[in-house]
Amino acid sequence: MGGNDHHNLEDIQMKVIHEFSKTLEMFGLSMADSRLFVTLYLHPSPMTLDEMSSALGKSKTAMSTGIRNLSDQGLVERVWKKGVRKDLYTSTANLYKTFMTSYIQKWQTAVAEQEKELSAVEGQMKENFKGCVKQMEKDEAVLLQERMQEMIHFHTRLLKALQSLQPAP
Amino acid sequence: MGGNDHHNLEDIQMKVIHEFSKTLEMFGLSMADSRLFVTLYLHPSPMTLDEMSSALGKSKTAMSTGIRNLSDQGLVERVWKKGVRKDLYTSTANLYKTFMTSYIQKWQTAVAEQEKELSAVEGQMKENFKGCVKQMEKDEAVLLQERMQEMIHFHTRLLKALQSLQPAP
DNA sequence: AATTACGTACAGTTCAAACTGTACGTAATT
DNA sequence: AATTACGTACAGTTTGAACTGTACGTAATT
Repeated sequence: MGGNDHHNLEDIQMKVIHEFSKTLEMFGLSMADSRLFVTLYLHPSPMTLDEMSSALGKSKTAMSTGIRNLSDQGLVERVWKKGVRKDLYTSTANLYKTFMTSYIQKWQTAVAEQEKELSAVEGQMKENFKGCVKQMEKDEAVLLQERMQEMIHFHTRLLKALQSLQPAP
Repeated sequence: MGGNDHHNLEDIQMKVIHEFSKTLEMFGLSMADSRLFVTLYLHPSPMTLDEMSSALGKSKTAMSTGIRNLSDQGLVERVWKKGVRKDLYTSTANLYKTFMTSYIQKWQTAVAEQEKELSAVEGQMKENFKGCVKQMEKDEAVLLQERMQEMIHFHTRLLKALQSLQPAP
């Protein structure tokens, strides 16, 4: 058979971490951050930086920055436990909702921003090229304007599509 | 005012290329490939490698590999014109549909693949850990199995969501 | 048949992201 | 108050992607 038989828990966990990370990578996370997330997700209890470090075989510094990334995106939470000095982190509950919401949010913000920029430029164009002298430049300007309307329309449709993806509350 | 006033066509084109490329980057293209695509998209006629090269100020080799990437994803088409020796390329028509279809396709393939992998591993687990000795390992295995079901469910929902995004024909 | 024009394979370079180890500031423990 | 434990800022290193220029194979032109 192929090389994909895994016999102990450790092996299986690693395989699972790797596979699922590939999916999360599609949500814009780096492979490193994805793996960190999945590690937390599969761990029965919140973890310290040192635990993550030895679980993944990377430096504590790497864990620290990784956690910050995940935290910024709301994918990971800090947990308090009485008597424990170290910081503890878990993956947020509700995998699907968390990821979809976070991802869609990111897209919406970015797409809206870019639509704004393009619309602004479109406005400028109208002003600047009203009385264009050379025929050739005029033609080009007309095409550009057409394309820009298409691009803006593209963004509008994107936003609508994103809205429809919003997971139910 | 801010530094965002653009007075000639060249400036505006560059700004538009840059902004729209940021959107396309979210579809998994590199910034370089995005810019190449948008350049084609804004150009009134199909372009040769040399034209792209001078339009973007990059080497012809870079254009060649960029075009291949875009071509692989069905975002760009080769065009024949009588009497012209050089290869000519255009962006495919129907911006929104092209990108959505290509992107969704990519996701579907990847997600389905990873779901398959995870399901396979789940099968293996059931076999290997039926009669698990130590209690601790057993608990871990149970958790892992639970999580894996969640992950697989995650993929299933993703596929459904992707399906709903499919642009109308 | 010889030459020219074209696209791309390949080796080398540049630059940014990921990572490591050390150093430091702060909070807990003694 | 002194010491220890912790998280992170920072500088340096490694790794991979983007890019360049050269070299080569193939097809068109002469």
